[in-house]
Amino acid sequence: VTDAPDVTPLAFTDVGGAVSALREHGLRVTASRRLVLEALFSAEAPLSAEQVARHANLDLASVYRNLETFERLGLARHVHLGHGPGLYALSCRGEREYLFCDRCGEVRALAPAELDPVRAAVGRAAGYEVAFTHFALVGRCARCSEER
Amino acid sequence: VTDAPDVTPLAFTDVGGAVSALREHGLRVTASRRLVLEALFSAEAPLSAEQVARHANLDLASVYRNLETFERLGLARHVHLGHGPGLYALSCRGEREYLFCDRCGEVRALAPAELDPVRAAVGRAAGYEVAFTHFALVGRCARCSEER
DNA sequence: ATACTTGCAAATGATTTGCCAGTGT
DNA sequence: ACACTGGCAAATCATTTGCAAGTAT
Repeated sequence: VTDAPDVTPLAFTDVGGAVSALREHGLRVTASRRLVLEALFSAEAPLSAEQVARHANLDLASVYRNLETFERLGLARHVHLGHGPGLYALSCRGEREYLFCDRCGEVRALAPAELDPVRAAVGRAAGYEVAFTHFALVGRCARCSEER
Repeated sequence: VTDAPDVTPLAFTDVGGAVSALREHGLRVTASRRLVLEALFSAEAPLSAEQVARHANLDLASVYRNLETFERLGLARHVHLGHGPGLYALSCRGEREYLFCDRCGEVRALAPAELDPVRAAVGRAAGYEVAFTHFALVGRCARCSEER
């Protein structure tokens, strides 16, 4: 109904690896695609399409198209932290699930395994098998929940 | 940074109660506000602003303004199930947190208490105090997770 | 040579804002 | 009366689409 979460995560660690994945899927390796990949690789936090476009001097529409392509291949993913644009990150860096503090704005990335107990708790509570890949977990970080 | 989750939940069970809350805050009781409240009361699932506007024959902008007012007062809340418009519901009906099956589209509403163990698990895993009020928990319902 | 990609412009969907006429209090 | 609201039009933000020109294969 929403996104299709059935993309097999690919193994790659650099632009070269991602480029191979493109080739293997019969897609073309263009300068723009390399630039988008480089922008994502050089960022330590997820980026908006806008940020990628600026960082790489590319047209926003092309960036969106490429990001979508990368998501289809399982090279990238996007999350929503709140309102505002989706944020894109490569799906090759262990960390894939996010916590967002709506008070101080902190974004924390966790390895999926760290939230396994949470997913299990949801299973027990509601019988759902959930993923925290599309929406961040929103609340207060430890520091902010102490105050007031 | 995003929404301010610090609105005290109000006690009300019908349009009259909500109207009193408006009065107590010095806000005016207008036909449109009543209509928006009625639309929300008569719905069993959360509604988009669009649906409220159609159901009540009101201008979409006014509906958004009123829904925002209601949210500020703690009368209503909105959730996002995925992409697409936010969905609004009164915050007076036990059920306040949502699970969304991205395969069959099922929306399940839970009383906050039912997700307490989940919140606790997030606390243990990451030290965050999260709420599932703004984003639904997204995944597969029991039925859909069995298949395939 | 051909099919896939790009940039640019314009369309779309969700939500917000300006403004003035209308109306609760 | 006066400040708060409503409708309408237009603006804004995020994202998508159409299309002709450009390029990877």
